[in-house]
Amino acid sequence: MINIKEDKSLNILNHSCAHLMAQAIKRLYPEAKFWVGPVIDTGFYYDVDLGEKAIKEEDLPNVEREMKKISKDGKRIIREEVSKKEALEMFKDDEYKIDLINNMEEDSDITCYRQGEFVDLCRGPHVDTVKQIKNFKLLKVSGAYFKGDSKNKVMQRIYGVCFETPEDLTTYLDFLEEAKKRDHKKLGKELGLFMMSEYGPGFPFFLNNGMILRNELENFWYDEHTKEGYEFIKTPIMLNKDLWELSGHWYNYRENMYTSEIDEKTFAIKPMNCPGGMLVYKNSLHSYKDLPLRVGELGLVHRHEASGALNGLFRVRTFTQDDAHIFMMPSQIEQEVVRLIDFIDRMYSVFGLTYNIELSTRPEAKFIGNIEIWDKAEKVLADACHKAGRDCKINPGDGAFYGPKLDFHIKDSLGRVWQCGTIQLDMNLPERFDLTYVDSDGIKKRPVMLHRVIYGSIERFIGILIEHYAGAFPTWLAPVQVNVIPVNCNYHLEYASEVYNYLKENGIRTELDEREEKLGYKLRESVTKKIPISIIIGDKEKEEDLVSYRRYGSDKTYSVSKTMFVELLKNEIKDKRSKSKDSE
RNA sequence: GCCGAAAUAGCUCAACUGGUAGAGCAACUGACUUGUAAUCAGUAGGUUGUGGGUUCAAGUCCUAUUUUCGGCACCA
Repeated sequence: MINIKEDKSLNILNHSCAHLMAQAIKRLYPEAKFWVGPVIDTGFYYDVDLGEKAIKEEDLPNVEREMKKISKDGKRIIREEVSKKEALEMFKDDEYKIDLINNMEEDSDITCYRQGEFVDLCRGPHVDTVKQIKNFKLLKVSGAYFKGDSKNKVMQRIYGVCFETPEDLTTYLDFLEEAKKRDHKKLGKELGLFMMSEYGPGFPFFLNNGMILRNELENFWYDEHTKEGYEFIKTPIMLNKDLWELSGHWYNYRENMYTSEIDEKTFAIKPMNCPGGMLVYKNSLHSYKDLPLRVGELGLVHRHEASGALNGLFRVRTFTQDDAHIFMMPSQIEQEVVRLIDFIDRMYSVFGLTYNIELSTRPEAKFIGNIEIWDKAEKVLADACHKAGRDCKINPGDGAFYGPKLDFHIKDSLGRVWQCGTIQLDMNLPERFDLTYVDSDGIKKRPVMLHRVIYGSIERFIGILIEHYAGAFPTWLAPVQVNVIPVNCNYHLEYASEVYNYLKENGIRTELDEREEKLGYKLRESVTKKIPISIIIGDKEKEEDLVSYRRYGSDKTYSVSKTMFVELLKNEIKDKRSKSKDSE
């Protein structure tokens, strides 16, 4: 996927296109007033105030037509420098531009760009003439708060995108189409993975196929974590309010927490697993010899997210974090983080996901602890990142109030980026819960704690995988791995059943299609359901004691013995391979 | 929560300015006995998200509400 903001010439072109759009809107809606029209990763937008009127989705073609007209006219785009006073005079009827100008420094050079009758306050640069702005598309309209503050009024935001060639535009629009086809909400329904209900907005129901996928992910997670020396716990969903006061959540996260009253006591459903994890740590005495102590929990949390934030499996109100808390001596942080980065790398590579790491540092205002410790902690994370052979981009001020963190941004098969894994240093909870370990000198000392997730949330990760694989999961994850299709049920059902039972006995998730339909019909359904392997059983297979199979997405057929087929498949599943090895 | 759009059969969708809901797929029944992406025929399936209202008449208009979608804000 392209990033328009980071491509210099595309950036300029898109910004000029935003001006062109504004000019067209001004022609069609003379009362329109404009706020800002920046370039974003996926194109540009412009925030517009149309007073009582509104531009609707169906009006966009009209605006596009006007834009084409202006583009054809081919006016030059002229840069003008004005003083602040002149600028205020020029835009005296436009409270938005006045707001912008007033926020500029007294002696700064203010530039405007003029094209025909339209002039806009802008830093530039722009393309030379509007003629160069040809291959664009307006994509959507939405509301957006003035200055991004939910206390302010809502303006209309109109999104578009522009390219240098018509081919590039088509490619991008095709990409959007492809992304739409992969929508996990659509595929989740079609493939019987999960459902939603009006009775539980934001609370997904997992169906049988979704559960198989989910269990595979969880099993994989447990296996890998066991190898990494983790131990596992399960802490309660609901705990007394007093605990949340102690952890600080009651004050910092109260409005997103579900609560329940019973026996005149308040209980809160956990929005995070850490406080429960703290109690487990405190349950026993810890020696420095036992550190780092790695404690994992697939923890079900509930968070009351704003209704408008909900989005399929990507944003839900209940989800399972693949959480773990690691308790260490301060001297162990770097080594442990390096180890974690390697671990996360191994987990992601199984799915064919690449990623970038970002370091989020101390927030400007709201943070606990002293700055020295923060600086040190940030340095440890950055060093660990480099030691692990990875670059990390700094994300200033984006850390949690209790510590800095490394965020893993994964890239899917369409090049889209998702935030999943995170490693967070916590300088708060060990203090609040008075955690200790006994050091070699017999003195109780404060451990350092790390929170970390790899999938992030299993629900969200499943959503990402659905879109990443377009619903065609690799064999190890596929709800149904093999579909056995007899060519003619009267003659081939017996041998087909034999093959089916043999696969079942070998732990392969298999279906037998014994309906009396034509092969083409049953095969089509196999493909529609995105089953990785379809086995066809007819006279030839029956006589020679073979299975013939083809894979999803290919029309090549291979014939092998039953035993060879099972061997091949078992290895493929064991290795969690995405690509098949059929050629031999 | 805010702005905008939408909700019709299990699924995907249709029904012009209000005139009393229809198709394909799926399901079921029967015929066909099938070799690599849809065999044919028939049957059944709906208080049009929910509650009010306007009207002789509402899927269609008004209103409230729920949910979903696209954004915004949020996501320590």
